[in-house]
Amino acid sequence: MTNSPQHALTLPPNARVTPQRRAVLEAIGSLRDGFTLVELYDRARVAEPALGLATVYRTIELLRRTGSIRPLENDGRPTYVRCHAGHHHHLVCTRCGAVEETELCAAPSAAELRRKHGFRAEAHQVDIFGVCGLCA
Amino acid sequence: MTNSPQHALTLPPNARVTPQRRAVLEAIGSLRDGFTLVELYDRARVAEPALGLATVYRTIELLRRTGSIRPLENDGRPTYVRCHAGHHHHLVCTRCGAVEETELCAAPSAAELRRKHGFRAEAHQVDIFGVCGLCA
DNA sequence: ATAACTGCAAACGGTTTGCAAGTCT
DNA sequence: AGACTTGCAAACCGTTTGCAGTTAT
Repeated sequence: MTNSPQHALTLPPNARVTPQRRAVLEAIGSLRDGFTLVELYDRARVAEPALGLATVYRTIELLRRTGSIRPLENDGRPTYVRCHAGHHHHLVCTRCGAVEETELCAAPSAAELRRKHGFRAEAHQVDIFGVCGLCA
Repeated sequence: MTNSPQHALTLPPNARVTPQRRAVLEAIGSLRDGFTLVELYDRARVAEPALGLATVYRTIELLRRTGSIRPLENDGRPTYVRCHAGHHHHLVCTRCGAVEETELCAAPSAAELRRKHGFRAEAHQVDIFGVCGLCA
């Protein structure tokens, strides 16, 4: 869906590298940018059949902490998205569920929000829904 | 938190007006812009003590259909937000949970997304997190 | 009159947790 | 050795659903 370089899938500094975690990381590498937990679980079990669901949840949480992935709500289905380095937003296809990243960003400026609303913006999240090139 | 006029809390055309639904609508009117389902439930039960949780869920769903409210994920806590008419986005205070609306919007243009990504944008959602005027 | 609505309680689905056994460093 | 990790199963939590009784129109 995109071929810009991936943000490395990194575990936190002191996390151990186990076969199970390796299987999860490799499974993420082989999935499209947006995936559900069950998709991930099924794929990782190809390499690691005894893998437990709880382990996938625990690994996902580690990856979320390092910023490697981000949870996203796509039409009520909890979904995870690989995050490239740097500021970006997501283009979510409402037909096939594919997620693409875009560096285009034009969120309201912090200064303007401060002036008009007295609001100190710290982060924003822009998710754009529509139909991707392949589905159109 | 904001004093621009509220989008009327309207039920769908053929929905009946019952004491329970009236209690829920009034409770929403008395809550801040962003509220959790339990907050709403507790408030509505002041007027309607026998109110069931399921009824609140069902009423919320009706309001969501008319665009009167919108679900929002604030820090893992499922939250609902009153929606004014017209295009707007939400300023979510990460300290007190208050939600304010802003008409400021500068999401990437559909044309640009089409050109650069072959993506046909249909909708977008911009949520801005930070600290509101009162908390700052 | 009748279709819509309600409360209840059970069912549900996704996520988290406690624990004993096993493993990475 | 010792802290970390795992799989399992149970617990948990928010949400949905089936149903029999009630109510708005």
